Amino acid sequence: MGKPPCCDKNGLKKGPWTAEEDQKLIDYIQKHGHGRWRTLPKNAGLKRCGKSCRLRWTNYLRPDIKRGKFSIEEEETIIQLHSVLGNKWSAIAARLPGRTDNEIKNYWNTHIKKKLLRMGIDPVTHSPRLDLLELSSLLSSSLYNSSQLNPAGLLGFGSMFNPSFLNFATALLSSQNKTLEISPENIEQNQTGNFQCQNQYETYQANQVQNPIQGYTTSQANLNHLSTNPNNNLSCQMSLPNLWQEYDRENISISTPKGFFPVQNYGYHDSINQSIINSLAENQACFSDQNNIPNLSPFGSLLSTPSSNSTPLNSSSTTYVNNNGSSTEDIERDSYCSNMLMFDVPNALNVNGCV
DNA sequence: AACACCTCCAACCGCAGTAAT
DNA sequence: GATTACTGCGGTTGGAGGTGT
Repeated sequence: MGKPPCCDKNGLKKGPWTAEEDQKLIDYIQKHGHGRWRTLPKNAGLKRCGKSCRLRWTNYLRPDIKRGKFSIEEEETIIQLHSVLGNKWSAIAARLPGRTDNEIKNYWNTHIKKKLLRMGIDPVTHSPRLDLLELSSLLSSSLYNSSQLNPAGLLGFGSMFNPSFLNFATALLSSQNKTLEISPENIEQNQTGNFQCQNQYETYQANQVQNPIQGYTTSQANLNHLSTNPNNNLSCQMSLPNLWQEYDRENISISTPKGFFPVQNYGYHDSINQSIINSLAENQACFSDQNNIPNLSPFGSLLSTPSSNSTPLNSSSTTYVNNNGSSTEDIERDSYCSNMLMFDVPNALNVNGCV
């Protein structure tokens, strides 16, 4: 049970701050520094509770706060960190100089979350929404074999009826089922081998085995380094939620440039991914990596830095996802994100609904 | 012009962790 | 060890402004 709110006392003002109040707070902090928030408002001549003052200072008045829209790089970083840390907004904010946890949280809830949902990605797990894949598979089974219909042209389902896509989806669903068949030996292996890292950050913490990611989170180690350095032990061991693999869509009915396709590892076994890879290979889907080696880096494809991303951030290659009247910038960002995940979900499927 | 609906974000609330007494 | 005070964090809310009809 927490403490009662500090604003219960009568006479304390609530609601939006006035310019005068802001100035009083700034003046006081410039003279005396911040801290001792309980007594600060009284000393500063403010009829506010300390909590309100602290919030106003940390979220708005602090001189090092960056204003304006989030850059694509910042958005990338947020998604990347969120996939590892979850809703640890303060931890995410610590990696984004000038941005507050509140700001990031708001931006996530109002922009990124919706965008991911639009693209068929579960914003909680950062993995493709398998309910949609399953639905597409079900629909395909009833429609694809019909000689009377051209399903790809129906309802805008496009690539979802492509055999390659369906094989991929099947493999993905199959791999999901495999996770239910984990043997105790495999579980034991998980704890000692490559799969000790689970999807959820909490699981890392719960793990009694000394876990490198704990050290990472407390020391604020360089996530980019961890996630992109193939020689890094942690990088190799981490089976993070997303294993984004480049997937050439030449065979897909809609002609698009090379894109990315999400594959979830679920933190269990590489062979699962291998089955997906094999399925893709069997369908003559080639990976666009120069060495034909699928990119299994947790973030390598989805959230790589511009220099390492095979699809330029400012690519104008895709606009087909957007149809909701977004601003020009949103369209550009959607296009960018579409390049990260060229998995177009028809609007006929309510992707905004809950999983 | 007026109204309804939607979006966004600053601010609030409740809880948890920790330091001080 | 128990209680109180303080601070930080994440979830939620309310209202201003924008958009559609």
